Formats: sequence, structure tokens, C-alpha cells
Amino acid sequence: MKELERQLEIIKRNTVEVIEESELRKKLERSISTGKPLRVKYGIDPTSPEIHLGHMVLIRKLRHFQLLGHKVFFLIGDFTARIGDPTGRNETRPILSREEIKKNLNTYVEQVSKVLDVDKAEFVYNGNWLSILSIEEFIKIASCFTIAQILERDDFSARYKSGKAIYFHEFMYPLFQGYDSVVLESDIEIGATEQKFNLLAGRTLQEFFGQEKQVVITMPILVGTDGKMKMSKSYKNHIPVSTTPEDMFGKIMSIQDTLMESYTKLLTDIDIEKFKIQIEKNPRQAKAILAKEIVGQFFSSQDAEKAEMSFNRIFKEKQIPEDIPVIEIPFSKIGQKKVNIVDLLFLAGFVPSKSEAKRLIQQNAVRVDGKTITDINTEIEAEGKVFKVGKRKFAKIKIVQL
RNA sequence: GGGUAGGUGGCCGAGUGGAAAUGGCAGCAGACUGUAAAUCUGCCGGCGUUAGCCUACGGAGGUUCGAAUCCUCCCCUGCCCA
Repeated sequence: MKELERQLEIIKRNTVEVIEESELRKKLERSISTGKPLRVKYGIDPTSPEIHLGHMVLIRKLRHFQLLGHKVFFLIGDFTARIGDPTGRNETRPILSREEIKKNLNTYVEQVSKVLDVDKAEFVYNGNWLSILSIEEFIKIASCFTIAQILERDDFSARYKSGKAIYFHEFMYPLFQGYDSVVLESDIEIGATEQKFNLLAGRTLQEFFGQEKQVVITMPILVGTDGKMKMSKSYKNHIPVSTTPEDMFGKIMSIQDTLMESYTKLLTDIDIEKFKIQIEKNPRQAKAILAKEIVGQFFSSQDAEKAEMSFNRIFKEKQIPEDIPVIEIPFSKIGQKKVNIVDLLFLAGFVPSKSEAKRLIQQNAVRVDGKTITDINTEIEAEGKVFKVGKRKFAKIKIVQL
């Protein structure tokens, strides 16, 4: 059956594991012959309103499922977010309030829509069923697992061994995620490799509830801009989706060369074998192509072009960017024409404190209209001047009457 | 409930009466570059007329000229016992 092989090839691309492939075949066969789409589940915690490229690896996979005609269930873990999945962490997460979660939810769909066909996907919230789950039902669920099994999980055992606290509610997280699969009757659940345990919990519970087990597909973890840890906002090594084309372009340009291959594979449709040669020949140029390709996905190819031009302008030709943000400062805050440079940097929001401003000046990091400021006692007339603070902070100051 | 070891700056982790608190990591800036890596240098609580002042070692009190360090009470975590 040609269609089956075609689908399998696309689905399996870039995956780390498919558990079990034979089951996936069976499901696909059935889907093709009956015309009934498979139910594909992907869940995220709305703990942070920012989706970054790391999420996009999974969302691209979902998009492929959509293109193959399957049904995507985008699960928003509004309930489980309040527990906080301890995955990949060595510490307990703070519990989020309902308000915080709600706030985060709103921005999700929009960000995802850049890659996923959101009209065809179904967005579901696990709070709808988990918040009314009876204790009785919960005990049933809990009886499917042993403590040793859960403790087996890598991060739990690491914490346990190093003498750190593991709280009971964290222990239950995989159970809830698994139960979500039961409610959704999912055929397939995808997640990053670190999610494997949680994904497998779904299989256990579906079997217990007399359902066909979901196929678990794990994807590689995207490494963040630091080149070491997984991309995550809390490690500050992430590339957010909701940013400017210029910023995204620049951030991709700053990744380590060794990451280029995985970024290409996981975030673009570029033919990796051909691209590898290019990476070797001219890494800097290859990275620019990669950056343009990724930026183009989230914005337009024109935006990507512009981002590249602006990037070259600033960093290759060492000029100031074309579009410089304007920072308005009310005249009342200054009270006179000339201002001390330290106060100004602080008022304009370039730095979090005046001490920081002084440090930067002493380190030759501050330029006004191209001239480096070296004295912290400098008094300047700021109106209309272009400030450069550090490598990449540019702004024009405008004094406004208020 | 009993015993025991602990809680130090974003993180790890020294320090046991007189230092805004040794290190390391992360971060920031400068040099070099391809806003890559590596390397080197400097910075890395806040305010300041640059003398100094304020805030900080789980929390609250206390002893002392002086406390992260000593005492009391409280909160939290690990481990062992029940």
C-alpha cells in the first residue's frame, strides 16, 4: 500500500522513537481504508505565554499530521499547569493561579497559527475534566501505577538521589497527562523525548479503561542558543516566536555552528544532505540561509530579507539600523535641557539601575551619535540623539512635553 | 512523634564574632571574529555631590561596641527510627 508507506515516512521523519511502530501501521491502515482521521494529541503547559522554536519542532510535526489528513488535538494543560510538570527540572515549580494561566492562554493560538492550521485543529483544556474528576476515579487511575515505576522517571530519581524534595502532586502529574489521553481517545501522542514517561502513562491508562493504546512518538529536544541546555524560557536560551523578524534573525545567527544541522532538520524543510555541504563550505552564509528560512516561516519572505539586510547593516558594516526605536522621555522628568548621561540611560530604560549605567560607561559600552562616552559625569542634550548601549541596544531619544 | 544533617546573592557552593561575604557556573561589557566557537581583559546588590549611606546569608526576637557566624522561638527540606 503506497499511501501507508508515504504517511509512515513523513510521520517517522526526525523522530527519536515510535512506540510501537506496528501499532502505528495498524492505525494508519485502518484510517486509510475507512477514511477516518487519526486523533493526534499534543499538550502544553500554559505556564509561559511565549512559544519558542523548541515548541515549534512539535508543532511542525503536528502540521505534517494535518497535511496527511489527521485530526490534531491541541491540549492546553490549564489544570496540570497548576501542578507544574517537574520534567527536566530539579526543583518544584511554583503553582500558577487561575488568572495567570488564563492570561497566558490567550496568546497561544495566535502564535501557533503561524505554522498550524488552527481552524482544523481542536483546542481543548484539561481543566474541563480534571477539575471535576472524582476521588474515586482518581484512585482507580492511581492504582495503575506503582511508586517504583514513577520514581523510575529520570528527573524524579535524580532528585530523589540528591536528597531534594519531591512533592506528592508532582508525582501525580504523569497520571493526569495519561488520563487526558483517555478522555481524548487519542490514537497518537507526540512530545519531546523528556516526555516519554508521561506519554507512556497514557498507554497504561487507555488499556486500563479498555481503549486501544495510543502510539507514542518522541521528538528530539531542540538545544537553546547557549548550545548546551534544552531550549527553555527559564534558561533564557530561547528564541521566541512572538518577536520581530530582526530579533529572530539575529538570535538564529548567534547559535553555535554545531547546532545548525539540528536546527535545519527540526525547523525547516531544507534538504539536510545538501545543506551539510554548504555548512562546511561557508558556515556563516549557511547560517544566514537557515535564519532566513526560519524567519520566513513566521513572517514573510520579505520580512526575512529585510531582517537579513538590517542584520548585515548593523553587524557587518557596523552601522546603525534603519528603524531605530524611539524612546520618549517627558520633559518634566528632566527639567532642563542637559541631562547627566547616567540618569538618562536609566530614565530611558536602557539599564535596570544607575550603577549598571555607570559600569557600562566605564566599559566603553555607551555611544551617543557614534561617539563613545567615557565619563560618567557627562552632561548631554539628549533630544534627537541616537544611543547605542552595549552590542545591540539602539534607540533615539525624544523629549516630549508632558 | 523521636533522632540527625541542613536552609548563604540567578544557580551551585565556601565562610563559624569585626569583608557587600572566597570559588565556580550563568550573565553583562570590551578586544578578536562570522552578534559562531575558543581565547584574553574587566564588571557582576542599590543609592550617591565618590566621602560615604542603605539593603542582604529561611523568619522573628535577643546577647554584643560589632552577628551570616553566639542564644531563644518559629517556618521549611533531606536522611534514619516509629
